[in-house]
Amino acid sequence: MSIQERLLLSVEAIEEHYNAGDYIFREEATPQFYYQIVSGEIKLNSYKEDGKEFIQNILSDNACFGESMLILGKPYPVNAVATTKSTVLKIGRDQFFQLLKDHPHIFLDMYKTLSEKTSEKMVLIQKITGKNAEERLMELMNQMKEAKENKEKFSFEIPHTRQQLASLTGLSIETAIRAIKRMEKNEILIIKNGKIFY
DNA sequence: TCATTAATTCGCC
DNA sequence: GGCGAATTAATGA
Repeated sequence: MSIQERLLLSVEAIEEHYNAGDYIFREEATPQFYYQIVSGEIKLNSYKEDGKEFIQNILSDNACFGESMLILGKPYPVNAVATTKSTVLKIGRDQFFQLLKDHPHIFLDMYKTLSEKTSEKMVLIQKITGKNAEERLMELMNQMKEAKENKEKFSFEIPHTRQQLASLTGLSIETAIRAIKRMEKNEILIIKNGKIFY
């Protein structure tokens, strides 16, 4: 879900451009804007005590991010980092609340997607903890595929690097790669010139 | 196309 | 299971 671009522009949305690796906001910062992706890919991450990256979520076109913290008015618990060249629209806090007030359907949509995201995360965390590498990756891929129409086996190309998959499941890269290879052997997925199909 | 950098894989502990 | 080195892929000049 997303707010229509024309609505965002009608309240003086600012268009911003980022390169891969650029921060859009940082952990601990106070939320000031509602952000929506026009194009590109954004990840929400944080770093564990050992310095290992944990990716909370990877978002692409039309997704919004950081909205729950904006509504709450609490500091961000994660960083937002562009992983590719990206274009983002943002509107200020006041404009955002005004939009919600003026357009109840936007409020409902927002509420619904927020609930979906929250529920997804809760389910994933519950399914991932205590499981071995292969099961974790399978749960993650199941969830990503749920959003797709085509449910056929091997029809879904995983749009992430192995590193990203590892950081999304709390595995190390090597463990993720080894697990992925075993999964290929067990015909849970196939690998076609490096790309994973599930 | 070549050079640089990032991602992946492999051998070893 | 993770480190460092070797290989390969992606990116940019």
